[in-house]
Amino acid sequence: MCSYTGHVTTDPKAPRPLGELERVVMEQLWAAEGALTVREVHERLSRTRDLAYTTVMTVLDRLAKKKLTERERDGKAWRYKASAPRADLAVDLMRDALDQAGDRREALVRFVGQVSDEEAALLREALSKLEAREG
Amino acid sequence: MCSYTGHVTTDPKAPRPLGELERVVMEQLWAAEGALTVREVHERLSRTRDLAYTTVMTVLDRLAKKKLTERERDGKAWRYKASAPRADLAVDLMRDALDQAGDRREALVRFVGQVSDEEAALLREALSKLEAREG
DNA sequence: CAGATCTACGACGGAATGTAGTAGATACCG
DNA sequence: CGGTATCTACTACATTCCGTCGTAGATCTG
Repeated sequence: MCSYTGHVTTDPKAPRPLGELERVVMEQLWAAEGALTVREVHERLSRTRDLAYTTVMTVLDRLAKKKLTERERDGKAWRYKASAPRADLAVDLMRDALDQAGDRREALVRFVGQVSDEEAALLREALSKLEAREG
Repeated sequence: MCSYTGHVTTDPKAPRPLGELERVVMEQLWAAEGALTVREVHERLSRTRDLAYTTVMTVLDRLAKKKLTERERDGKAWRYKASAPRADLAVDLMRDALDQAGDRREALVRFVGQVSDEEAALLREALSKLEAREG
């Protein structure tokens, strides 16, 4: 029992959740088959929002700097794709959140406690698979 | 199979994670027995950081505005306490994160997949309790 | 060459955060 | 009683993040 007061100083690099626009942009990428050009993303977003072409470009660029997207040349244009599946992003955030709970057990219990029945079932399922795989 | 592309437009009120200073302040409150005065929090933080008294006051005040702390009078001073257990905050963030995963199943599976053995055990435990209680 | 396309960069405004100073009320000491 | 300490309430300022664009310049294409 060390009396150290914690100070586990959570990861300073905790990935903040995406901004609103960043999120809808990522959603386009996740929903797309392959990598998209700025223009393509812009077009798709135009169905619901009225954004300048450069706005989309800026966002895509910032996302790339944050390593959330990757881009490859296609002629003079760039093609962007999400660098990780949508679920992975979510999981990262979940982990960070969990890491901030002083007491993991407590947090997990509460988490499970407020999850829907269906989600609980999914969790059980996932856990059994895990057990099967890892013994 | 509905082809609805999602657009579940995540809760606009998604509680952003706490800032660095806000977090250490909350940690003091969570670690404390009862409610603390600004001075008390300031003193405790002084062991590791050199902050102005008013800085701590400001943070505590902002946290109160965000409903993360509650305060009650004690003479001319205020006493602050966390309005929710630390684990609850973490769980809220976990939920928000999960809500952003397009596919909950997928996210939960991956989450479980990257959780430590101990955490997996805790999850199983929590799930059985749940099962026992809810049938 | 003129127009359409793209990218690179820089900008601006608003919100959140870290950080602190000042003013004013009050309370306690000698 | 007057000075000093203690608190709160407000205001302020720098940074960083994000939403949003505009402009300049390179390129491609007819």
